[in-house]
Amino acid sequence: MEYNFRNIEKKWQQYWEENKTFRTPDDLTNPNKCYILDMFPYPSGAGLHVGHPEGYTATDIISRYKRMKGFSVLHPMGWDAFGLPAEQYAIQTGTHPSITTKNNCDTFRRQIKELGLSYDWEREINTTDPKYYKWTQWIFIQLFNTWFDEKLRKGRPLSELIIPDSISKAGNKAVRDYVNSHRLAYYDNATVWWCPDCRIVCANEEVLFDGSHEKCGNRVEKRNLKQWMLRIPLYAERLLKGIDDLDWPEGIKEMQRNWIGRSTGAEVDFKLEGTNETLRVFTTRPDTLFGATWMVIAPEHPLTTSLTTEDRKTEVDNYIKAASLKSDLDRTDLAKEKTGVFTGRFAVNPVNLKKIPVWVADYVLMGYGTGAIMAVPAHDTRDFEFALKYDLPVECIMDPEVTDNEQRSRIIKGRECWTEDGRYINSSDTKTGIDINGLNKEAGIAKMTVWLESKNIGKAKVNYKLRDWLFSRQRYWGEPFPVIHWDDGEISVLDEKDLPLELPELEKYLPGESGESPLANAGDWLNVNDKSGRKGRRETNTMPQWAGSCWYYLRFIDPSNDKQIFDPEKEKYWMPVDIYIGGAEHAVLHLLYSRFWHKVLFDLGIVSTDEPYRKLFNQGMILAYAYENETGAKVAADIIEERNGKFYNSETGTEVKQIVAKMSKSLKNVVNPDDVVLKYGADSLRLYEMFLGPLDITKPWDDKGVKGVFNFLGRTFRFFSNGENIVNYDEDPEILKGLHQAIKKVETDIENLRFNTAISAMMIFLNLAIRKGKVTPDTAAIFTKILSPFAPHLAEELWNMLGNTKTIAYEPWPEVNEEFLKEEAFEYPVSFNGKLRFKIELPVSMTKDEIIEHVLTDARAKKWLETGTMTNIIVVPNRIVNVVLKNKCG
RNA sequence: GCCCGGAUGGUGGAAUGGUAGACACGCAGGACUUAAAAUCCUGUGGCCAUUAAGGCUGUGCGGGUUCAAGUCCCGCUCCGGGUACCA
Repeated sequence: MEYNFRNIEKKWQQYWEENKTFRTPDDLTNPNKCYILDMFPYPSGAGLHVGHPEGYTATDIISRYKRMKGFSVLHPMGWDAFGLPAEQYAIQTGTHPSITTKNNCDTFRRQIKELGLSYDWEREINTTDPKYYKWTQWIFIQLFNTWFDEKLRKGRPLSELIIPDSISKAGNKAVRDYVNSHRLAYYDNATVWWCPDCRIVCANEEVLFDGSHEKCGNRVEKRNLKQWMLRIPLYAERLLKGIDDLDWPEGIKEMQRNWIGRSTGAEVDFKLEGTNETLRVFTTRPDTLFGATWMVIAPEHPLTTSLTTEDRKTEVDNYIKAASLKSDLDRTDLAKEKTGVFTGRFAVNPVNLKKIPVWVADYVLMGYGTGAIMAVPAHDTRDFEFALKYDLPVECIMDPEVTDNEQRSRIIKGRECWTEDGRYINSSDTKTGIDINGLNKEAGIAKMTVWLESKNIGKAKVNYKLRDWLFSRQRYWGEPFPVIHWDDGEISVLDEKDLPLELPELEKYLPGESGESPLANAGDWLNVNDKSGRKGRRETNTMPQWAGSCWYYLRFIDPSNDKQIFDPEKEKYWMPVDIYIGGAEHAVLHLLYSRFWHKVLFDLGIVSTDEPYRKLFNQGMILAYAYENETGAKVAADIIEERNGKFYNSETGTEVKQIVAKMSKSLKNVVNPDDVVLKYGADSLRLYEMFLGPLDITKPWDDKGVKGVFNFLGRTFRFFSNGENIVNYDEDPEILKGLHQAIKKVETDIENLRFNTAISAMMIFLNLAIRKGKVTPDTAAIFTKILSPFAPHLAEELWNMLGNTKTIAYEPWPEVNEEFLKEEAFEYPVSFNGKLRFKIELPVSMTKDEIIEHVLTDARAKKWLETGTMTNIIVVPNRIVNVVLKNKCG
């Protein structure tokens, strides 16, 4: 019988749908639960990409396997459907983004269903559905009404915030400002990156290092706009600590740590000569204060203008202006060469009371630390560069730990920068009484910090790179903020009963050039009055795409609950997510934001776990072959001809080089899953995606490779569907051994997400079965079961042919019988001096001495024993024999 | 620059420190066929020998540890990802 995958796949997809086979169990009593989650996709107009099914197939295999193992499985799918493309399309064509979105979701759903993925479609969610974003808005309100208690290190309701008397006395506005300054979500002026092309603000994270917008590639610029911000840095410490216990890839954990960027050091106050002001700096190296020979203040620092002396004013003003303009034009040019000007002002170094000049330079950032630094050129490479350029003094205060005497001499003379450890020199002063000479870095930092604190001129301080999260976008197609700005300056959020605040219908979707959202044109929707007649205006910004994806895993637990965000009992049962699979591109932002929201919800008692995702796994990207000519120019894949393993441009006839590159329209190397399904079937696509290589690595798609797994499925079908091959008899011990080896391998490989080798184990068994020519019905049933998570359509069909009437999806996973795996003999590889010379089969029960005797008396050993004198013989039972010889000549 | 990965046949990739190249693709030869496709069988790292048995060599490069290294250690090269004046 031929393997008619089209009929088989259609038949079983229909069966699963009609029988609601993959509906999540309702009862919450099964102690074994498994929440298996994919990163839900943005449904783009281009449809599914072969990258999507990679992760989806992996989670599907785990889900199906866990069901067979008796677990209650939650395995849902949904759409992260807010986003720019649908809105851009609306601007161009006038089509409402909801229509575009719906069409795209329909395409994605159809494509995903055609892959036979076992999602519970009753739990499908869509972030653009008001029934869903009602709760996104609800979470925003929770953030708005929460403050962070530094002592308890947790978020608490604002009702528990104690207002100091001094604030209460100062009146309502002071109280309001005080409260607002504590909210996790706040509204304020922010200097933001603006993309003039997309007419949208971008988070720092969305701006690439070359100053371009990651979405469109155009240059961004700085603007000052009123924005919603979230105080994620308050959770920096918890977010950092939480990473340690997560079962996530080390690389991703490290990226999150780097992003949070914790650094310990001290803040130190420098008196500004001739003023009453002090200039506070943050440094990780308070121990190097004796080497501080000047200071640098950021151009945007509030003191910069006032501390500048009259005679330097013009130059400094020009510099500040140039710096702000320059950053608009090109951030990266700034990074290449440091510039700065002297302010004319001197500061007093607190350790030795020496006067040091204050410079302004844009390599010091206002957004980090205090916006001012002390420069220690001898022990900081950036300061050293600056010293060279402007001929500033370099004073070495540390005898470096180097063996090279010339280098040591250069460092001590201040001609080379040294940032590592050593012993302090020139680091004492009798006037101030501090002395750290002779200490090493660690002791020096400790002693200096204590001294600074005792003199009240500094204190230990921890800083984070993590900044407030810019949480608003000037767009239409996003969640509206449930916020009203009142005439008198009050900002209020809607009552829960008034949610969701739905998006109004608009005629035009184009945002204003000045950074106004299209919602500013929604007159009826926009303006509101309260009971006392006070006028208000709704927030016209919308939330960024991150908002909906920050918490969707929680809604899957109880997706149609319209009374609560979810039933807490269900949340307790299903959380945390047991395994979360998706692309590494979300390593930092989505996962960090999501963890942040989750921790806030945890603090408020809304969720029961501190972390949302227990185990995370990143699938590798799937690339494709592309072609380039000698000059490195790319040649579209559709005009390539292959002859004798070489590739030619069919239009010019010139030879081209095959390379591996990202799939892209311009290279014409995009693989469409629909085409693969049509030609080979969904089971083949699934199997190939898994067989391609380990899940986490980047690997190239090769159409030819699909044939390999297609052949396997075809052979499987032809063998097991042929009644002549399925015979009642005492099963062949070799078959039993092979079968149980396969069960064991497939099981451990699924548990460890090594699907490629699981598939090869099944191939090995099939090859054995075909060679033997027959198996028992039991063997056929077991093999069908272990195949079913991978190729579910084919497995259901074979299961049915074996006389079963119910789905295979909930059949118990076969048990490995170790009895069948026992070996009686082992073929020992015998090496002489590590080189394999021959093999000898010996019983596994044989003792070492017996093994040695058999090996040494073997006729084949003689030849090698003659080449030297035996000095040792290593026998590792059931592994290897190695004879060590000393060469006669040597 | 810094941080994380990675480098194994023509290709994708296997290999608890213990037989390198499992399993596939491709290729070559054969069977079936009027022919092709499909399917089935055999071979397939390189070099030497080929009448056979066999031998040498081989996991990016250079060292080291070990009876034994793709795997562990030290020093490089190249490729991919992240990050970027974070004081």
